[in-house]
Amino acid sequence: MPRKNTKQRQLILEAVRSRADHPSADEIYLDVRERDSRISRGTVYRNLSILAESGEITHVKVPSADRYDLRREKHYHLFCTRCGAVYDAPMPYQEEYDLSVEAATGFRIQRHRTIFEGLCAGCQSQAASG
Amino acid sequence: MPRKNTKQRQLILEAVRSRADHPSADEIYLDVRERDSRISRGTVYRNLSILAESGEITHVKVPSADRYDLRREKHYHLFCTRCGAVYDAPMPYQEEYDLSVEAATGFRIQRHRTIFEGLCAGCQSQAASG
DNA sequence: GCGACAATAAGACTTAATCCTAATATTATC
DNA sequence: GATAATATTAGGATTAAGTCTTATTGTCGC
Repeated sequence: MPRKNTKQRQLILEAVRSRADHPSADEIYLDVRERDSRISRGTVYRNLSILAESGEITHVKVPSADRYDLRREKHYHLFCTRCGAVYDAPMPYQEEYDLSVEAATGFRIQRHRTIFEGLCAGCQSQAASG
Repeated sequence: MPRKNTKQRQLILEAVRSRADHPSADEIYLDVRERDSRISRGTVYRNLSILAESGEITHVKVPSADRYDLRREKHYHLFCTRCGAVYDAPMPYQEEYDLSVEAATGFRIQRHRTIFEGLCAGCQSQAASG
């Protein structure tokens, strides 16, 4: 199944890369809509999956709606349970875990995902006062 | 807000504890239904959240539907991307990560969640043949 | 340029999960 | 045990993320 290079996919990739935060699929859809008002939601969702699958962007699973990330290398994330913000975690990916879990379980491990949950600085002060 | 101890919540807790696998909310709902045919979905979802919040069970976020786990202590999970099965990972929870990320970011970290993704033994052989 | 077929638009559809309200059950107090 | 206060429930409507379907369009090898 040779992959065709469509304008839509290019627009979607550019939309993810032009954002430093971690947008949801729907936010990307709205961004891309401003450049091409005829693009459909299905196209955006499908292409985000394709791009994540092929490693051109990263898929982050968090509550309420999945996010996407312009970074390509495996890394961890921080999630604020109060405001829902997502940040990259300052911690290297622990490749050796995949090897040891693979050896111990019989699974063929592709990767692991780690998400730190807590309160961001802003929400800590709001939680204290409010 | 003192918590009342309802029959429904007790049934739901027992339902989770009586399963060694990692059932989804809907599977728990169906299990509990067999013992109390009048219990409602909302009640099951709400109580699973309450029990997870208070640490009596563990909440596991995986694609398509969240799962619940009778174990109380923090631990990691294995997820088969082909059949969707979930297992506990044979690896201790790395408490020190929470401390170091907290120190480095200003977040107040409550915990982290790690999910290993790959193919279980059964799906590896199926993928090879099929 | 032409043809094969990958990809799209549009919107219906699926499904996990939440929300709403009146009714009910639990707990503390008597 | 009765009573009052209120947390919780049943039932079903509702929401929202995401997927699927079909006719149509766009891409790319030739």
